[in-house]
Order: sequence, then structure tokens, then C-alpha cells
Amino acid sequence: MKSEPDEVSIDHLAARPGQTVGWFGVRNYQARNFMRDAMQIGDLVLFYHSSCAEPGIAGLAEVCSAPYPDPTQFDPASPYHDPKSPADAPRWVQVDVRFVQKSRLITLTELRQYPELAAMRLLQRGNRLSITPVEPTEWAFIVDLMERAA
DNA sequence: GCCAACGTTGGC
DNA sequence: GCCAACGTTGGC
Repeated sequence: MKSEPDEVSIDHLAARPGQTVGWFGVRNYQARNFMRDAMQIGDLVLFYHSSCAEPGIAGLAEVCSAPYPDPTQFDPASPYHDPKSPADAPRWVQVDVRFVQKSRLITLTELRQYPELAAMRLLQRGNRLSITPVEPTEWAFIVDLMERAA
């Protein structure tokens, strides 16, 4: 899951251990579908810092709710307001996540150096999805990287 | 700030 | 249903 650290960084989550954070504001159908259809409570999440000086994976979070309607879609004052979303059939959902651990920053540059990750969805050309699935082999490789020096 | 990539919108 | 125009993402 990508987040702009100016908005929500791994440190923000770490400052409130045990507290859940709603992952609101997803407004892309593919990303929504991953949340709605593929995520399970208890799933771990790679927390990625995007649109910043040093983009990369900064830690782990955990999915801790089922998908439920994102309230910001109905809030006219929100930048995520979607006037076309029907109240009786909300278009956008979110899940709650909570902090698991901070890791060393595994930068995008580093991630691109590993042939083992060449097929990773996050790294594909033109990928803009804020939520992408991670293959088990990629997951194992990255968790291992977290414990090694850069 | 630039720009490639891609999604969405809306006229036809 | 096609596709041009436009908007957004996000690395650089």
C-alpha cells in the first residue's frame, strides 16, 4: 500500500501503536477491488512511501477490518468527495490497518536492483496503483531484505 | 517542474 | 463502441 509520507508515514502509524487507521481515499477501481476482494483481516502489508524524496518500502502494517464504505466519498468538504457515488450502493470502500513494524528504508532504487523482484507489480513500468498484490516469493524476499543491511 | 503512463469522461 | 481530450500519479 502506497502512502505519501507527508500525509501518512510509517512514523505516523508507529506513533500510535495498536490504533487502527482507515485507508480512505482510494479512487481507482482496480485498487479498490484488491481491497474489497483480495484482502483478508490479518493480512500483512508492505508500507510504501511514494511521491517523496526517497520512495521505498518503510515497514509493515496489518489489515484489521473487512472492507466498508469510505465515508469521505459522501462528504462534500472532502477532496475525496464523489458526488456520483450512490448512497445506497457506495462506490468506494476502505479497510482499517494498524502498525506492525518499521524497517530500514528499502528504496525504489534498491528494489529495482534485484532480479528476484523484476516481475513485482509495484515495479512495473507505468504502474500507478496505490494498492497492488505481492507474490509470496516477493514477500519472502523483501521481508528478508528488511533484516539485512542495504 | 517535466513528462510518461494510464484512467476517465463525454461527444459522436 | 470509439477515441480525443483531459486529469492524475509519481519518479526524476
